[in-house]
Amino acid sequence: MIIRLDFDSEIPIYTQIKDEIVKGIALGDLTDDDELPSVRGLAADIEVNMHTVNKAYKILKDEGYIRIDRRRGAVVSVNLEESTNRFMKTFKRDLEIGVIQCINRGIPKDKVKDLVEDLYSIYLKEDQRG
Amino acid sequence: MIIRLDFDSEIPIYTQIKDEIVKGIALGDLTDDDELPSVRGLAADIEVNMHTVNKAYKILKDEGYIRIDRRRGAVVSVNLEESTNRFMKTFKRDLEIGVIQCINRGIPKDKVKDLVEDLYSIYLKEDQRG
Amino acid sequence: MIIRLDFDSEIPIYTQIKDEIVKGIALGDLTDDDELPSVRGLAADIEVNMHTVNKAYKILKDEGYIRIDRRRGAVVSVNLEESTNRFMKTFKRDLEIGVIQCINRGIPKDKVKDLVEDLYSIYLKEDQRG
Amino acid sequence: MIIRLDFDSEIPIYTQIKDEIVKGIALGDLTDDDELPSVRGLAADIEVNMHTVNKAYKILKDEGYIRIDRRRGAVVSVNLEESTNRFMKTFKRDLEIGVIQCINRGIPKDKVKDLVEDLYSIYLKEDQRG
DNA sequence: GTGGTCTAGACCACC
DNA sequence: GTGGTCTAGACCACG
Repeated sequence: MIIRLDFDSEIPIYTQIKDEIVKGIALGDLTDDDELPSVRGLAADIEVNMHTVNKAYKILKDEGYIRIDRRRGAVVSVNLEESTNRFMKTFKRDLEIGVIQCINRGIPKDKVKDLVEDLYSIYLKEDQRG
Repeated sequence: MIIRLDFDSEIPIYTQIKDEIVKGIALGDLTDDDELPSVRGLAADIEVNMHTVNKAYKILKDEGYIRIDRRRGAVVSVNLEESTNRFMKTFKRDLEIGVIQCINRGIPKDKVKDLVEDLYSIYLKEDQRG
Repeated sequence: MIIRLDFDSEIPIYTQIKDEIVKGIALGDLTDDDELPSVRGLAADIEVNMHTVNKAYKILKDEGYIRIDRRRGAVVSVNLEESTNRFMKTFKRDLEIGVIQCINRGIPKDKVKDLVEDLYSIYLKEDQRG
Repeated sequence: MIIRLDFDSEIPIYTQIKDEIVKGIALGDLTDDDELPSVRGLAADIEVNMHTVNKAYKILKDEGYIRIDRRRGAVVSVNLEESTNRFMKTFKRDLEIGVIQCINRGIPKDKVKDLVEDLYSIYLKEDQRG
């Protein structure tokens, strides 16, 4: 599990950390019951402050990607039902804004659909297809 | 042209203003050579700080949606070629993160494509179709 | 609105801040659309670190007591439906543990009910009774 | 005597162990002069660190639920008078915070009293009623 | 001036 | 060793 960060990005570091772990789960690099590195360990590893990693983990917990086991630390435990409504609302809004700009720029809808297609083929694990 | 704002959103107000105007252009409510309201007027109208409207207009200018006419103020003038590369980069990245989360939540790719389809049918003006 | 803190308590300061504000809302000292003091202002006032107040506000937001208005800061906006299930679960568990200990100590159930009665008469606002 | 633990809970494991034993005493599953399992044995049984069980036993001793017998280990020996004042103080405070939140959520006082009633009927042993 | 982000470093509770 | 809490102080985005 490699976490790539762009310190020059406008995207907060804790968001990038969270996104990388979410990506790892999508790709199957991380599966249920896997232990994440400790907050301090990961912080040292990727050279950010402990609190930054902590914030990423807290969000992952709130969204239902991990749980904090008092003995083992952060453990992957995917349980997304509760947060899916909230997610869909922001996803739809973001997609709307994106598509509107695509339209204004003359980007055809098939181009966008192809992007979606490509992303699904990259990230969808074999055993999830149907 | 109605501008809807959510002051509790995590999205900056100036971004919301910009997005609403971009939406108006997509829908044809605003077309080339239309004058936008004055910075002060709009600010008073939607009850935000003048600087906030100013920032929205500045971004619209930078992205190629409007030009600033000394006498007429902000005038719609769509010229997006220059900013399209930049847009596509962030759009792809945002779409990637969104799709990854959809995958983790078991949302099928056809659902996402349908969302794209719906948005195109809502926002694509007749004369742009082909 | 006075916030009383006990720095020697085992209860985290941010929890105490949160509880005091929740109490203020119950008592009607704070009502919908009231503005809370700024994070920094309150922090200076009660002599704690900004981040500690910030954490209290974040929890109040997550629980549905306040919203963050980009123009006005933290604003009371009570919307508890979403978090009530979660609350009831921990309340029932805490009450269970408390009652069990009362039973072991020979405290009669009417004594506990009287405590509940007293608390309701202290904190329930007139207009909520029925 | 079954001890149920939730390793993902915000409640420390030693507290959970203590609470489960207190519950067993309330239910009459454990009565005066019963021997608790050895620290090592219980720790192995419920898969926690030996120190964690040790801490739970120490608190049970301090609160007057058990005594430590050199030969027999931890032995149930209920003697709660001394700790009841301390208990009542934290119980009242916890109940206060809980009730305040109930009030804010529109939960009627009879609902809370019913919860108390239910808990008493579940946990109060026949021979203690009066 | 507001909240949001990030760092550095400390202490504590828990396991 | 772990995560949780708290402080102090900095910079930035926003309004």
